[in-house]
Amino acid sequence: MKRRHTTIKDIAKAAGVSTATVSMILNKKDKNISQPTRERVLRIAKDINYIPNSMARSLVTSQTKTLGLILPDIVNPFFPEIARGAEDRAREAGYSIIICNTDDNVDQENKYIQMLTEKMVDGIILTHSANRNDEMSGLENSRIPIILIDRDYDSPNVLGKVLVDNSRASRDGVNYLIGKGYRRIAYIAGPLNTGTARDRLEGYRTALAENGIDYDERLVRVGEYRSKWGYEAAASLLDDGMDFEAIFCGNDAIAIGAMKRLRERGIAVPDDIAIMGFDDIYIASMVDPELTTIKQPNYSMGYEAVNMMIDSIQGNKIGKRNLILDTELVVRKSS
Amino acid sequence: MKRRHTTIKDIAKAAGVSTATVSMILNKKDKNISQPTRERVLRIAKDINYIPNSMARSLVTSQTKTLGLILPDIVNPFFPEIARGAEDRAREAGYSIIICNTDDNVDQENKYIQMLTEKMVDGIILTHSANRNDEMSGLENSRIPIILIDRDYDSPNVLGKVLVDNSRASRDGVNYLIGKGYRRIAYIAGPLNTGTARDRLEGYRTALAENGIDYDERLVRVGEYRSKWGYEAAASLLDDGMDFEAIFCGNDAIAIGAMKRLRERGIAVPDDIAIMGFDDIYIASMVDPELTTIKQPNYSMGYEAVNMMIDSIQGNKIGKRNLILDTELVVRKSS
DNA sequence: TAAGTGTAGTTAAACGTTTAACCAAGAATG
DNA sequence: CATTCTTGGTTAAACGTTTAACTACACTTA
Repeated sequence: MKRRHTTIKDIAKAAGVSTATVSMILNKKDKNISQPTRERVLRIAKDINYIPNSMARSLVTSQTKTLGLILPDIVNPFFPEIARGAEDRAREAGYSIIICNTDDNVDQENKYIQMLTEKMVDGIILTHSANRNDEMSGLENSRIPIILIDRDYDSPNVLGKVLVDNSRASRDGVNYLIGKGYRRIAYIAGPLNTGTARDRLEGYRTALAENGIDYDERLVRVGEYRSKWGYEAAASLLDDGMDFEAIFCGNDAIAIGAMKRLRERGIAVPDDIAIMGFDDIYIASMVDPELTTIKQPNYSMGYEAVNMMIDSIQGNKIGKRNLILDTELVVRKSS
Repeated sequence: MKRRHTTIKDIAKAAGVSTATVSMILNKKDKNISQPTRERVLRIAKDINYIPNSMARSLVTSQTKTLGLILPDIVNPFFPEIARGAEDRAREAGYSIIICNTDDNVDQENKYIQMLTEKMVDGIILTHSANRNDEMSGLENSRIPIILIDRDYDSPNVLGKVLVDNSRASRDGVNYLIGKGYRRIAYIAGPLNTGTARDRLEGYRTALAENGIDYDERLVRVGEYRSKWGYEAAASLLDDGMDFEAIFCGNDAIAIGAMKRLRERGIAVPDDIAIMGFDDIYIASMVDPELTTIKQPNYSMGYEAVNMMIDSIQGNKIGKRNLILDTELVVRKSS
């Protein structure tokens, strides 16, 4: 029941001009079209409720005005703001966004890259899978420009990156704790196969070193970026009988899990043990006590990544560019 | 620097056959193509790393294998699961999803519908704006099939709906509270210009009536679906000196705001006052005490909506169809 | 008056597929 | 032997735009 659309031809016929003329008018490349003709064509276009077919346009211009956004999981509270920032900038520039969830699965990521390539998106914003192995087939095969976000990686057709300095942010956070008088600070890390977790751990060590505090690996636990892990790790720290005054957590989810465990053990936060998170997800201000954390500029990351993409598409040849966004210490009640 | 792609023509030339032959083989409509030819073509396609151009394909088939998903705000924790469910079903069926945030703004919604129409998406999944006025221009103008989700509305080219029975769910929730022995139950509602808020309020009244409890409007506050509103409304209830044992909240965000206020006032949940939410967003199990609530099947809503869409696209003419999904009482610590 | 410059368009190719209609030759059938 | 089927393809149109190259005419300008 293929319902025919009204096309540029219908307009041309009705207006008694060629399709080229119509096309030019509709695209405002109409410096030498007479005013009466212009008005007539525009009028008719409106009357018959003409809607341009962007498939046809894309086919000739090889631009789809569409971008792909690949991220691990939109349900993870870290990502919606990124998506929103990306979508907002895209809309401003007349682009739209196709969203893809990889669950940190490399195969899935490669399939998506392939699919987006077929759909001829003009660019891909990629939070690349934590578990990337060395092959990288998808990334390297694609001829579509890629902007990396949040997680670093090197590849030829990556034409820009939007990141934060995790090491520095983490160092600042730990320094804040030290400034408050805490000396024995435990650390519950995320998975060390991610660059972010490695960098944050490094920042922790740097801050300790700067303050003449010895690094004690018995105060460190390495696991996942999940609240369940925070819940387990906190128990492990407590059960080891280690003595510490604060816990710095690899992200907010971990911190929230850890706080839950402390509460169950009757340990007061921050009076007995202070807690600090990382990310400033939506929940951080809603838990009790409200979580002190380091705010990642997620919205901006999305926004700036798309901005960079569009800049580059529009030919402002920028060469490879990196953008390091600032994090922000958010002091609340938990430390 | 228009980099040329490898096309079906390149394959055809290399294999010494016509493009039609190649197309048929690649689309597996190749019952009368000889095995040697088939293999040769497939081989070459792989060798030159051929990637089909779906613009060209869409132009002739008038199918883009793309769906639009319009929702108020992906950052609102209610929506990511819907988006994920939608994307998962879409991927299974070889579709992809363009995401659009309206901020409950009708103009924005109409612009998106227009844009998705130009992009020739095969269908739109729409959580329509709460503030829809009567004109509906966007919705009615579009010739693209629409499936409504979460919020009800009637329009000719809506070909299906996926909803929950908010009134019933809310009734069940209040009945649960009554079953636990609470009689004086306050209600903090969302905005009554949304159908969901109206239905939930109705369910509350029904449950009271069923149990011979008088409806007391002094125990009811009407506002927004935000934690800030819960925070304010709880104060208002307390300050009015009303005496009540439980608060049923229009959604989890409200409940969390209300709990925060109670905590500040030194009121214990659930011992002094019980709290119940609605939605079961991600945070609900992380706050303290964990929130008793009514789980909406968000993932399923997204999943089923896309499923219905695809069914209908694939010609299984289903006529107008409604799907009412079940909610689930999730008992935790707050009541 | 010859050449040039605007103005207001038109023509036709191109983008990369899909697909209906056609064709040729050999095999099967009556 | 004439006809019909089957196998293995080919041809060419179509999808709806954009755009470079062209035309035709009127008006300047030197």
